[in-house]
Amino acid sequence: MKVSKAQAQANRARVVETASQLFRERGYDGVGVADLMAAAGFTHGGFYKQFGSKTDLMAEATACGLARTVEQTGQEVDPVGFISQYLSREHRDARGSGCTLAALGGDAARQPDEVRVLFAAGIERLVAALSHGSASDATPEQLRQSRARSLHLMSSAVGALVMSRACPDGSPLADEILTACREALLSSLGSSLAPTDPVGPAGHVAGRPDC
Amino acid sequence: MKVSKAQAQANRARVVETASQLFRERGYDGVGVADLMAAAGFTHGGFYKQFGSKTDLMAEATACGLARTVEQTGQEVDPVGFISQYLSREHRDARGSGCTLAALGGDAARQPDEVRVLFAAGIERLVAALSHGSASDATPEQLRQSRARSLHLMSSAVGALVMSRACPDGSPLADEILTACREALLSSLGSSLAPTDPVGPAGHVAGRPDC
DNA sequence: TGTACATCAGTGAACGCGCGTTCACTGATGTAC
DNA sequence: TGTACATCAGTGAACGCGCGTTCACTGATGTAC
Repeated sequence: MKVSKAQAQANRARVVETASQLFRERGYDGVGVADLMAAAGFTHGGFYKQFGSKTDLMAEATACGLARTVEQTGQEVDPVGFISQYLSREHRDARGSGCTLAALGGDAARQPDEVRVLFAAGIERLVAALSHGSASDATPEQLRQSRARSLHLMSSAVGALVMSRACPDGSPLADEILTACREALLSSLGSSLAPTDPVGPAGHVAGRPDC
Repeated sequence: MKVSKAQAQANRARVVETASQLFRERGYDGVGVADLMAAAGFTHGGFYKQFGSKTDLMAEATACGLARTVEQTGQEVDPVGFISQYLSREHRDARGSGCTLAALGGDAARQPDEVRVLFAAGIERLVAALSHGSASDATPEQLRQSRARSLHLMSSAVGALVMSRACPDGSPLADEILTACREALLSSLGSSLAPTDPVGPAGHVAGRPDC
């Protein structure tokens, strides 16, 4: 049963989106081609009409997920908002729709350069998004410092999420890691808004069906 | 060909050590039972004489690796030494003998509670090791702050290593992440020893054959 | 201390299963006339 | 505009392969006499 070209393109996009989410939840090795196609509503045989190999899809899904992370981060008006949302329980517990860097960064180290190049590009774009407050009349030294600050902020946030997720579900330590890092980062940002709620309201991590 | 009880026990320990290293290098899913036994110098058939299942070995190897990480961290006299060593290129490039938290923390989130409990315990012991400077006459509030500081320090360090490893080998960004986080953490520790070497000498991450 | 025998760590072939991938087939789409 | 036909997205069975696991076997260890 053939399908219109527009429909085929939409179906392909749905597979990439589904893959991006499932890879974040279960890792690259934890999702098979058949699983993935079934989750997207298809049978597995059609996979190779759309993608050259599972590796190709891994790269495409990673790029898609990183793009979504960058997009969501760019919506945050300031680093304070970013940290509050990023280090919330909601984000930690929503692996499939959350930050690709935190969900797959550890796996990326074992992937071919094809995939790692995408992670490096994603990090660069996140740094840019987090530094967009820096005025264009900043000196080179100010830009260097702003960039270094953004890299450190991202590292802390990614590390806290990874460590919190490595603890058993619902363990006090998992929440304590988020709280400690959140307060430390917020206070280092010079914010006096230290919230009373231990982990925070955080808004929604994923506003859309998600990619 | 049977072997003496002492030899059998030593052989078993060698399998656990080898597994700990290979899992850190390639992830839990990236190492098969046959690979692992061959790397330890055996054939795969004997595996089930020593371990109940691959999952059992995963837990044991994780505990072993975390214990080694805690032990190495405990040897550092202060957080400055810890950071300099942890965020060195040498540590980043030696996955198999480096920190288990950074190498497998991302994978841990997808493992059964049996494994995640071990990670939580490892984090607790690392916090204790990093906070050993805190005097016993500290107030509860001082202890709370010291603990929060250690958690934040660990999160930043783990995140920086994960992000640096996610970039392609030899990319400038990979080194920049280490440098930025190292300098930020050292200066937040109030150290005036900011080193001139961009990434640092770092000593040896793994002094021993390693577990 | 010497001998006969049970034990069991390690070997290597074999198992079933799930994976990534291939392929003959279907039938609606989209094009040529 | 209507008709005949080529295209190709999606189906579902099948493939080879590597995985975790099992098992009959070996032969040095360690024990009972």
